[in-house]
Amino acid sequence: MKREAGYNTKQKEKLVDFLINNKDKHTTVQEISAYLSTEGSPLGTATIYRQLDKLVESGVVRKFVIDGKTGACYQYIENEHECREHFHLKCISCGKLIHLNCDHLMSINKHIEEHHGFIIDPSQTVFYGRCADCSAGVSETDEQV
Amino acid sequence: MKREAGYNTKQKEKLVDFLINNKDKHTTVQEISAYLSTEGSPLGTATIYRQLDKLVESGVVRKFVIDGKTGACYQYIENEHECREHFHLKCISCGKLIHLNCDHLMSINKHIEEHHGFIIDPSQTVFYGRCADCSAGVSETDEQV
DNA sequence: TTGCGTGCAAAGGTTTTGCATGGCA
DNA sequence: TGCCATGCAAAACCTTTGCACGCAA
Repeated sequence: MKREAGYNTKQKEKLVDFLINNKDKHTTVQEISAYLSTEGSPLGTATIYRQLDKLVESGVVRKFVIDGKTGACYQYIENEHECREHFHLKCISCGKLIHLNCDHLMSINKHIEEHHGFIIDPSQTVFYGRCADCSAGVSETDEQV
Repeated sequence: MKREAGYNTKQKEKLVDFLINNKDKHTTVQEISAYLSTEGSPLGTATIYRQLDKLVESGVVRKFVIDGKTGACYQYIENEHECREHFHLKCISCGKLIHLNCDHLMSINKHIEEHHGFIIDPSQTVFYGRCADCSAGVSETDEQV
């Protein structure tokens, strides 16, 4: 895996550049599209999706589906090895994505596999909740469920 | 919370019946629609979505967004209180939903809150991976995502 | 009677696909 | 030159919304 697929085109380069420059947060396809347009190197939607698919498949980019109606979110993964081995916390209030490197947490992985026969895929698992900032000040949207 | 909303209609009853009868697995809107049609009590798509929304809001049903292209999955939650206090494991291969009651796991909740200032919402968090059956036998259909 | 629930159809938005053209190797 | 990548537009999908009518309370 991690096949550095196909050709290198200017468009692809621009796309990856953008993703890297925004690796601290996730982006949507329309954000990418909008940015590249104003950048002077517009990229067809179809192409964006196609490239994104490849990047996700090769592990360079991660795809998040928050609620299914906002559209998927993509985020560049700096170190695919690291990110493959830790979990992510996503704040349902501000949308911030937190990379959680923590041995303690990783032990749950082992625990579940050994005690429950279930193999967790950290790359697909995201913990949803509220980050320190949001749980401190705000209370809004307080959904009870 | 848990407002037993509005009127009771035959359609709603049929829908909930179906969900309860399939509480061991998730179902999609089109599965629901297809079933109710063959059942003799077809229900308009719009209505299904509307009812489902209410059920999700009242906590009776849980909504899962697996990959954003298959459509959302819904599943009846038998005991909302219990389900509020434990995590769920969802097999990305067979779709099985596993309720995980485990103190060890619950400790991660505390851990993350204390050490990372992040408050996890178990009712929204689902671990994705492969269940014992699927990780054992199958080598699957090369799905990436 | 009141107003929520339902149906149908249309709209909205995201993602995919087809086909011809252009560019990397 | 061969093949992948790109563009554009159309299609496919899922989900939501508007409006009129029916039914529960």
